[in-house]
Amino acid sequence: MRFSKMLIPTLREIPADAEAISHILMLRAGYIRQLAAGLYINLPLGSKVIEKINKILREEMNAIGAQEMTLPVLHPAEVWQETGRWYEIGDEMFRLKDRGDRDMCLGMTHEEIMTWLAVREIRSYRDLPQVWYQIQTKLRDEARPKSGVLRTREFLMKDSYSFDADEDGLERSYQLHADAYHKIFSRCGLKFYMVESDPGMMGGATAHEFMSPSPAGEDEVVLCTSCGYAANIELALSIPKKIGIMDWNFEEVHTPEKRTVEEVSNFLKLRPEYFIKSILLISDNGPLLALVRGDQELHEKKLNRIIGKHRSAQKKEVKDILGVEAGFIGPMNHKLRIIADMCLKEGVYVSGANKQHYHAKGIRPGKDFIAEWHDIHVAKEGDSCSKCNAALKIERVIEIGNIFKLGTKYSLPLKAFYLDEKGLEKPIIMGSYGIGPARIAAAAIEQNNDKDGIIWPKSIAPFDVEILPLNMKDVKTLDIAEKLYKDLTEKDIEVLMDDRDERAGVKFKDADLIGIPAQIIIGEKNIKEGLVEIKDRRTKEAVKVKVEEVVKVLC
RNA sequence: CGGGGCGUAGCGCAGCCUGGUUUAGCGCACCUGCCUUGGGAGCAGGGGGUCGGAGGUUCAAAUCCUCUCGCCCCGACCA
Repeated sequence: MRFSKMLIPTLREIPADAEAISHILMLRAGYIRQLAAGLYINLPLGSKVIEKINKILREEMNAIGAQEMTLPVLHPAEVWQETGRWYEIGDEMFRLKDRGDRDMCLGMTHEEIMTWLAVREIRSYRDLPQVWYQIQTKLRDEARPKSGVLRTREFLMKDSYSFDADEDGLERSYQLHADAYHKIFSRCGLKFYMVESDPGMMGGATAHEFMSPSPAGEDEVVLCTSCGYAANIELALSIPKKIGIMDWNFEEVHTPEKRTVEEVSNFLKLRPEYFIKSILLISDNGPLLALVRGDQELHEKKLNRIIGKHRSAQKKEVKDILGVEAGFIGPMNHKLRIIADMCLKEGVYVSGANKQHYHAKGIRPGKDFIAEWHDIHVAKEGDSCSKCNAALKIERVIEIGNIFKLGTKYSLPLKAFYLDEKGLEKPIIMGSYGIGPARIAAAAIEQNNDKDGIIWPKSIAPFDVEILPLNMKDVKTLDIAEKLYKDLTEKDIEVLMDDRDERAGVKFKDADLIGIPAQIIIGEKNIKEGLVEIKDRRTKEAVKVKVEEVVKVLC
């Protein structure tokens, strides 16, 4: 491809609206343009990258026997109503009516539709297993689109669905996907982790996410470098660092106007880990107390799994229910249900005395209060691994893929049954597996860039090589450029030739920005000796090569 | 949805507080010509603006007031 024939609108300045590195570089290097919040146009270069990624996706999906198909983006409401998601999902679903006033929605994922198809086409155990996939647009009315292409309202997704006769079959399909995903992300040149994740509203028991490290990510994962434990922070277990057990006797201490752990901790000259934070929550079954150690944060999602829906109490409710102001609540002498973090089981602590301007010192769990013990704290860097006790590490990541065991969550309500060998009707056991190609591209940029621009991994670069004829008015330069362009193209190397009548500096800057892995620089001085330079975008190292040998060197 | 910020030429910004002196300005980009060709050159000339929109205050509004739309960031949410 000739640069002059391709729309590559590079920007010299940093667009004011972009913050994430991948976002800035995709805009500056002419890969994308924004239409509206969370809606992006893929320019020619951007499309080429997505196509490269999709090709890898197809190869690896096909390799595990998955079959590609395409499904509508516009769905009738009925099928979503049958699984209940029409009602469970809120504003995030784009809904509309057709001319006949029928309720419709835009597909945010395709479990319903794939299962609808399975209902009609799978009848016998002989038809199983099946893995169906598509690479298709999804639409979600995101509350907050952000970070360029990382969180958009319309995005491409490779989504596959497995249909098996039993749990063993699902396990095989799940494992096949996990393996394929490892290959896909490795081939795309990404650093990534497979971590345990919260199945959430997708249903089912087991789920993993593929996470690619980047400060632009929205998630955090907890990693153990010793035993390999890896989990999304939303469910990661950890053992907080142990503290010494004090031999305080129970006493009430005057702590005037000292409410937060930080204030009391400074006032009493005691580290926060010797405190118990007592938090009043209102659940559907009434008020309860949650206790975490002073140096910890209460983990809403973990607690949610134990007590269901809840919210924090308002100031007035605290007063009404506990008879004391927030800031002086302690776990003693309540009739409320108490959920406490595991690590509080041992030790002697300080907490509110349930009395204005007083805290209680010498609180002994089990003696001064009774609680249900659970891991309800947010894992922290330096906590110990719950499996092997080694120190845990926390990393910010981009979710680039996920795999879910759905079980019968969709096959039961939609009646996707098959007949087994004995003629018994059984529900199909399903799995669902997603990958976001745009997030792969963004993660690749996040992990591979320098001050000059993008440095694409070879496998997903829009072109393999960029030719830079520095002086377009020099006939010899042109001759060599054209010859190399032709020779390389014939060898199936994808070449971008910067044939614009621009100064050398402009071509160098744009080439670095765009990030094609190899550059062939054709300058007049080197030509006199029959040489051109081949430069590595990543290392910036250039080697002089005879014109005739360029093809050989690059192949 | 809560909090914050920003909308002035294709991009990046100044002007706004303290209304008039601006025919709304600067850099880059763009067009024409000359010149130049190894890291975003130089000179000369030129085109491009409903100052996000609506309403209001005023003799006079980019500037003050009200409403509204859009975009970004933090949080909540994220099937």
